[in-house]
This record gives sequence, structure tokens and C-alpha cells, in this order.
Amino acid sequence: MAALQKSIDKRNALINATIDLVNNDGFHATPMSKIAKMACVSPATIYLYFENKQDLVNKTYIEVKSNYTAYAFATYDESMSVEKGFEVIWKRIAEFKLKESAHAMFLAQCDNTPMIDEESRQEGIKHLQPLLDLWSRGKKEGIIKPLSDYMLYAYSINPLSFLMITQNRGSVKLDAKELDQAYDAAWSSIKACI
Amino acid sequence: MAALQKSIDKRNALINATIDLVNNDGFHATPMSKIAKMACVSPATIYLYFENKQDLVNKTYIEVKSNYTAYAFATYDESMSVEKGFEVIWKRIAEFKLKESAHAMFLAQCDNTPMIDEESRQEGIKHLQPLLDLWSRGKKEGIIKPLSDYMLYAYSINPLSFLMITQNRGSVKLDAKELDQAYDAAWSSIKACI
DNA sequence: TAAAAAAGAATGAACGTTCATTTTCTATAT
DNA sequence: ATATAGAAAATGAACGTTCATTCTTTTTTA
Repeated sequence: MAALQKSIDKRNALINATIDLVNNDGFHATPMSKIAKMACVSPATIYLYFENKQDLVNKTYIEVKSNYTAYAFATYDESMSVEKGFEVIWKRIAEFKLKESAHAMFLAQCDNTPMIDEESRQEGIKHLQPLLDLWSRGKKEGIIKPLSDYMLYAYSINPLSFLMITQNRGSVKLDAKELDQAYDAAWSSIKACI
Repeated sequence: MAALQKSIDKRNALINATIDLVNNDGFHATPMSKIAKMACVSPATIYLYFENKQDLVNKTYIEVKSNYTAYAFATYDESMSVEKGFEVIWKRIAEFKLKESAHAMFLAQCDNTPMIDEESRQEGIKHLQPLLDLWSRGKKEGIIKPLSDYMLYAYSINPLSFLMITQNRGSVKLDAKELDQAYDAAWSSIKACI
């Protein structure tokens, strides 16, 4: 076996334990000792892989965020029409949020609290570029309302976070029918009226 | 002066300090000693007004939430048409989120983390009833899409939280023109197509 | 066998909460 | 009006616990 000196498995175990525990208890209510125990590792070992607790959570954020965006854009291709491209990306995002809900919940918590360094947050935003490019194209073609990216995001993507959180709390179940409705509402809110 | 035995001023100071500090540092990174200092009170005094830290934050949540909904419905009247009623409520909510942004940020953090007891969260939801009643009326009249309340909320109200958070981070400034656009997008996403 | 990785125990700081005491308030007696 | 006693409110210091991190030693790897 090729020799990575420090084991990637251990790093992954630490990242996964962090996601799990922070989701259930919140960042500051999650002690390093508990993360270590869940990852089957000594507390001291964490410090061989990460500088400190803040670094651990920052790195976890960036890793989860980049998995998320990789998933979102995996089936998208710039040659698609704006409408088709948006549908493809939107549905992948929805799939990720509903299927990988632990990861998505972790991102939601990071995005809504002062838990993550500003620098790591900025780093995470960069990954959304292909969607912003698609919108820019759509605005040029007059297919998408001439709104800022923040506004488009707020109405077409962010509602999925809310729906995911309420689904995770058990208040609601999103099946295929409701996903279609959600897509409809998302597209209605940003498509240019003809 | 009429004699409230414990001073309401002190209680308010504690609630306000909690909002401020939790907004900036997060719940668990906010020590009772710091809350006490900001409220110009001894740490021990907090325990005359609240059972413990969790009780303090639960009560703060409920208080802020009920101020929020009181504001939201203050100019609404059940005799209004569905479209007008929605516009009135939406604009009041927007006003609250943008003007009382510290309070709104606090609510957003409570709603997206495990910081609040489930019981207090449920208590907070009750206050939205007038909006749910309005939607129910709108669905009967065929003016509003036949979607669940969660879905309607996700697309017409929740985006305001996202916009408020990004505005508070300084990424964007919402002026009158953008508010009108946001209202348009909200209404587009839930009004029944004719 | 030497260097890297991992471990458990130890450390010092910080926290929520309580305790013993002091200060403030109020109702009554003068 | 004033003095005062008893109760309520408020306090600063102290307690016990928990936490992130480090230190020293042991185990694994090449």
C-alpha cells in the first residue's frame, strides 16, 4: 500500500464525527474529547491532523461545501440551454439536500451562525461560480429576471435549505410531487415574464 | 411609583445583552459573566430572573418572536383581500427584518441551530397563525397555489431571512427598488397562474 | 533501529452556578 | 415626617466541573 504517512481514514473519521456531533449539539457544545471518541482516536491525535478546534471545523466546512458543489454541477454542461441548465442544477441540489441531509444540515448551521471564519466562508462561496455564470447568461438572453445573484439565490435555491431543515425536524415529508411543486415555485420566481 | 419587585429594566437589559452577544459570538461562546457585565448586573443576579442559561435563551427567543409577529400583523386586517393582505404582511415582515436586524438575526440563528428547546420553538410557531389563515383563504379562492404552508413559507417569506443575513454581512444593500423586486419574486412564486 | 504516529494522563483556564453577605426597599410605629 | 426592622434583591467571591490543548511515553512503521 502506498504510504500516506498520516492515515486518510483517520482524517475522514474525524470530519464525519465533527459533522454528526455539531449537527446534534452545536459547535461549542461539542467537546474535542467526544469527537475523538466517536472517531476512535485519542484527543491528542486530532492535533496531528488539525491545528485546533476552529481549524477542524473550518476544514470540515470547506470539505463538505466542495462535495456539495461538485455534486450540484456533476451533470451540468455549459452547452445546455439556460432553462434546462437551471433545472438540472436545481434538481441535483435538491437531491443532495434531501439525500445527504446530514451534510446539508451542517452547511446550513455554518451559514447561519458565527461558527466559521469569514475566510473559510468566502472560500466556500467561490464554488458556486458555474451557477452564477448560468444566471448571467440567462439575464443576457432575457430569460431570467434582471436581479442580483443574491436575489436569485434567495428565491430559487435558498428555499430548499428551509424545506430540508423542516423535513429533518419531521414537520414535513418531501416526495416527488412536492419537489416538482418546489421546482415550479423556484422557476416562477426568477424567470422573466414574457 | 408602582412597585414591581424585580425591575423590568434589568430583565430587559439581560434580554438585550443576550441578543447582542449571541448574535456576535454564538450561544455557547457567550458566557453568563459577559451577559451580566453588558447588562451592568452581577452574574448571580441573572439567576433571580431566569432559571439558568438555557431558560434565559428560551425566554429571549419567545420574547423576540412575539415582538416580531406583533409587528408583522399590526397593520393587517382580515377584511382585506388576499392579495392586499399578503402584501401588507410581507412588507411589514420585510421592514422588521431590515430595520430590527439584530432581533431578526437572533431569530435566524435560533431557527437554524439546536440552541433552543423544541418546546420553545413550537411556542414560537403558533404566533404565525394569521398568515396561515390568510393562505388558507387564498387557496380556497384559487388565488394562491395549492401548496402546503411550509412550501408557501419557504418561497415567499424565508428568502427575506437570507437577504437579511447577507445584508448584515455587508455583501448587499437592500433599498426600495430591490425590496419591490423581492416582493415581486415572492408573490410570483405563490400566486396561482391564471 | 530510528523516526513518525498515536496514546493517555496532565494542565491551566474558563465556565455555569451557588453561597454567604451586603444593600435596598417598604411597611409600620412613633 | 422619621426611624427602624424585616424582607427582598443584588452582589462578589468561590466551587466544582469541563474543556482545549500539551507533555511524556509507548507503539507502529519503514
